[in-house]
Amino acid sequence: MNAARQNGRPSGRVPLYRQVEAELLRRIRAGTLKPGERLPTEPELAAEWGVNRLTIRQAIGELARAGHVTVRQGSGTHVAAEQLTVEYALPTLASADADVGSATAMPIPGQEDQTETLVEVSEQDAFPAAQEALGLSEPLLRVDTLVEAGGQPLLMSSYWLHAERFPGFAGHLADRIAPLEVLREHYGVNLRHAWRALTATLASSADATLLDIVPGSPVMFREGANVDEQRVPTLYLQRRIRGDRIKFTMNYSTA
Amino acid sequence: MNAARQNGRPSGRVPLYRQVEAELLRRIRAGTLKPGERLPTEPELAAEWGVNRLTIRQAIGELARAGHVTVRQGSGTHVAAEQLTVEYALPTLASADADVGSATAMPIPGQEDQTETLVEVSEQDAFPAAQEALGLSEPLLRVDTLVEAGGQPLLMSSYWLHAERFPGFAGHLADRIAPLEVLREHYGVNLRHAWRALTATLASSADATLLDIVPGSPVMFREGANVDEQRVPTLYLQRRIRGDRIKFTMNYSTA
DNA sequence: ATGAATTTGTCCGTATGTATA
DNA sequence: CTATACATACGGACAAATTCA
Repeated sequence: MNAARQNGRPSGRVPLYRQVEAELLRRIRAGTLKPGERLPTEPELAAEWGVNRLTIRQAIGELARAGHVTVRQGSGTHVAAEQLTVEYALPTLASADADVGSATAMPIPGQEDQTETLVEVSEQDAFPAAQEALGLSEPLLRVDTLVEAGGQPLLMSSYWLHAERFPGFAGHLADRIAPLEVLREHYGVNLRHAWRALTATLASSADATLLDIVPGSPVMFREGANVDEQRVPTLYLQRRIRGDRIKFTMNYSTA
Repeated sequence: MNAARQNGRPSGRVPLYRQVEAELLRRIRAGTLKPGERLPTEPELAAEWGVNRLTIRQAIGELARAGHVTVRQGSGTHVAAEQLTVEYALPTLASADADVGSATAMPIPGQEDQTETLVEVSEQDAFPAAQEALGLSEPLLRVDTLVEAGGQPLLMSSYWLHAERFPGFAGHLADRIAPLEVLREHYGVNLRHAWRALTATLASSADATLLDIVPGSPVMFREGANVDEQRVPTLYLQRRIRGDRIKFTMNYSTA
């Protein structure tokens, strides 16, 4: 029983787990704990500070959500690798085609080793947001993809469209995933942006599994719709972008 | 000791606190728990499910970070009020002055009841990000402001500049807060955008206090720098925008 | 390939502090 | 001032995933 703290509350105003969190973050930033290095185990850290393991877990949980460490059961807790912040340079900001995280083939320009893989094609359930955006009450075809770079997920993308209007759409996905290209090449339909929205949310359990992050991690949530030549809403899409890996940047300096 | 679950692991594959979280969210979405309504206390919920209070707290913690409920010590846990998501319409996307969350006087166009108040003017500590952006190693003047609308915080803004270059700067803030206007009117310096960056992060304790949210809530983090006519970096700024209240939207439909 | 050891994940019980009504 | 309700913290136990001999 340390005189400096008792059950229920420490002497100071800052909770113990916040103190531990701050100290660990200090060690990471100072390089005492290097990227990739494994932290001491939770019982060891608990012994070092003379606190309960749960207190350590609270501190590490915060660090994990913020992306400073990665925690894996059975393996341990490691300092997160140097986050190569992918700079997304907006070419001019003037063209609607080149907006933030466009639905075109190259989600992140300049990142050459990126791959986009098909995760799932489904049609089962109602999805209100998509149905509202497309003005339809019927079930829609849903396509989920995952974009990775450097061996790690960058973002997950989902889009919805009316399957009956584009028969055999799913079959064309073997060649190319990008919906705009499939629609143009196989159906002669050219889509353009209707609207896009961007906000910050937290990763759900499902998001976290796919993106290989902890549930509750910050993600940029981007959604939007595209219309065809007759201005009929045809494509609704969502994108969840790892906040710890991607930073959109706009440079005006050289202009 | 329920046969359906034992210490350490429930019978199913989904953790207890996830089940509780999902069920509470279901009640909120179904309207069984209405916005503003108070949830049963943690011990009551624990008794209802026959689980430990810690399990309830884990579930509620996730809901709080996601913005579905607000938790206040001594008061209770309430279903979050209907979040009037302030849509930030980007006028054209063409002009650099009208970019996302610009540093001008009206952070959120069309939101008339918004107020920007001065929180603090300080100079004490070193701030590496600002010093690097401005290419200075000296202490900088820091100005913190808070933008509110509908009686609730929308975003917090901080900017840094070299105090010695602009003597008496802090004194001018009584009239107007926006740095670009103060610099133009009192020093004849016209700044323009050098760069802007945008990503998603989690609210720190300090952020959370000011923004009236739970630490760990999602925020859009925006930073950038402005340069003067000689292209000298003069102003560095950060902005933390509540993800639960603000959604940036871009409309191309009528163009 | 197998099994043991290691490490994190989940859950229970209890106690006390602090903010709010 | 008192009661209520959440915040923090301790201790113990077992499950599940990973690692490694």
